[in-house]
Amino acid sequence: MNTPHFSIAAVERETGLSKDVLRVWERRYGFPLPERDDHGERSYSAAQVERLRLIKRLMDQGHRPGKLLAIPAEALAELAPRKPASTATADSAADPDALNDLLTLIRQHDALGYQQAMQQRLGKQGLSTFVQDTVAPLTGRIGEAWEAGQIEVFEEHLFTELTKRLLRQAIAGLPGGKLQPRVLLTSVPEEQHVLGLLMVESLLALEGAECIPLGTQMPLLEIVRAAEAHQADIVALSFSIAFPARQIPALLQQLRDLLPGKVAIWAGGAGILRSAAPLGVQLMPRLELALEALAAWREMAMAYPGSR
Amino acid sequence: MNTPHFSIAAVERETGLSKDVLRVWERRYGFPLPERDDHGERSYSAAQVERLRLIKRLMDQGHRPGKLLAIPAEALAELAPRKPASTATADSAADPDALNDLLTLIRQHDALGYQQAMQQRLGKQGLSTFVQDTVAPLTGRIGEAWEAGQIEVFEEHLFTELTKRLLRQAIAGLPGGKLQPRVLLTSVPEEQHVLGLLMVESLLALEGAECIPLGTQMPLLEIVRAAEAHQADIVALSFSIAFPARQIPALLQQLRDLLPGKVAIWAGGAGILRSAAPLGVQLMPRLELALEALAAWREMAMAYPGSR
DNA sequence: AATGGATGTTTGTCCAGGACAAAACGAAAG
DNA sequence: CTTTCGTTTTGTCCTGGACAAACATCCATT
Repeated sequence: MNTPHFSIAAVERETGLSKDVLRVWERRYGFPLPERDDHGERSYSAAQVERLRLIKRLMDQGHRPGKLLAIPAEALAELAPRKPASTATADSAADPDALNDLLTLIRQHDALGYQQAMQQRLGKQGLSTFVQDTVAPLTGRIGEAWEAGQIEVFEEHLFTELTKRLLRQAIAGLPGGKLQPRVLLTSVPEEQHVLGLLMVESLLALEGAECIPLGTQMPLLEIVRAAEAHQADIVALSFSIAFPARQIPALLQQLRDLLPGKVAIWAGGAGILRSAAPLGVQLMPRLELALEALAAWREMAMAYPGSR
Repeated sequence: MNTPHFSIAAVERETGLSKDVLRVWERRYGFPLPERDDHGERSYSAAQVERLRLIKRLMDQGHRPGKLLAIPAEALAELAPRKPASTATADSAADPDALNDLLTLIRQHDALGYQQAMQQRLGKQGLSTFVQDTVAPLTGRIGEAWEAGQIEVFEEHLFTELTKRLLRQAIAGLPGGKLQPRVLLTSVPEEQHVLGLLMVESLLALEGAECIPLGTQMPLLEIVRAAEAHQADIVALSFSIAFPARQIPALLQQLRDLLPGKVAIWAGGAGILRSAAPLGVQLMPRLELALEALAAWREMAMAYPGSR
């Protein structure tokens, strides 16, 4: 195992920092200052990549790059989160002990134990409560733990994968058919998190909506085609906290322009907290709001049956 | 619905063509030649985006950009695929009629009918045969249909999502536990296709391997950490046909350098057909090869029990 | 007629360094 | 304590040049 080096494209893959950003940081802050290979191209060391990963995580916690890049590598690890407010997931949880137990299973990479514990909770609580009181807060806790550096990326991936399977299995057990309204669930390109969509799908399907799950990363023009082909009443999009918030309003606006007015747009997920909604787009930062919106939609459909 | 315009970042999202490529094409071939907004930045029309999507699809079929960009927009639609060879999926399929029926259900957006038909086949064939004789060839057919322009992106997404659910449900029903070998299943960043991984997982789990599914898009350094944490014997990666083939050898080489030698690396999927394997990496372009490799691994583990 | 190698062309990615608007910040005023 | 208004920070976009790897083409040799 020799000391590996990374091209600028590889660093972009590993850290999620764009090539433009990597170059402009080097110009402005003098870090990272990679070696150059035979062709004069940047060649980053593993240590630099590691430090960049750490910087990226601290930025997601609200730190600013200008400060972080001035701090020597060793001092970085000790920085505390610097968030506007920890959006209060801890207190809203019904039983924090149970969540902690589940979190511990994840940290120990005990896939089997986690699956069994979750399956048991699902049986006890029923799907609706399970989603709202177990999966949603647990996802929040995982996010916090990741920000605090208490959890590895691959641990988070394993959690996501196992939880996805649970929810999909539960959804598969629900009665399908020709129901109303027809909800198209997906996310835009670059947004790969699907857990939120599955949670909404569970709740909506329980309430008798027909859900059309398209997975993640649909180009806007494809969303429009799909909505037409499936005669969707609602397009539901999910934005995770990791999604670049600055792009969201423009994206929603563009989609609103492309879709016929009678198709509603719902946007959810932790990513929309910091964004304003364009006209004709409903934001629902919390799961319950989707249920309220569903009730409201049905009332409206009752009152004006022709409008769809 | 006014005529929408797209920034260069939006076009990158919609088409998958990088900003660099879009700019260099404009410089070299004179297309696309977008308007400029108030700030002098590129602003692409919907028609240009549409033509770019078509060009991208034809490129995936083996056409070369230089030719495509010289062809007027109207003539583009009539181009035929220009492939080295249509890797013969049609003849290997046991019953092409059944596959055509399934394909038709997808084209009609009949999610319910598709699910029922697939569930029925799964019951009739058993998981192993179902994966190899139904899911794998069907996936191939979908890919061909997409290349031929006979299927929309969102239709392919719906197929993927529904099939994922089926396989995951089937896998969940298999006995888990402390088995051998331990196989870590994932894909590298930029590679988001997970169906191939699920197919392999089904087969390996049936044979009594312990599968650790980490979902897609793991940075290389995270794969290394996960392999260590889970004490994996094998790291299995999937590369779809859409993954840029030129990057694959370097990626595998880098991962080989990072991972301890006792951890095997298996790479599968249609994407590896055009690539050479670095030393210490096993390529398996077809599903059966994974089963053969598993048998070989077990034989070796028998012969040299200490090596792990 | 097939194989192999040399030569030329195509094509994606990288580079430097400049510019600018939107966001984040912080200080002053209500 | 909240709002307003300059100032700084920061990501993204720009131009135009360069080059190596991939690909195609052609010729010589078996």
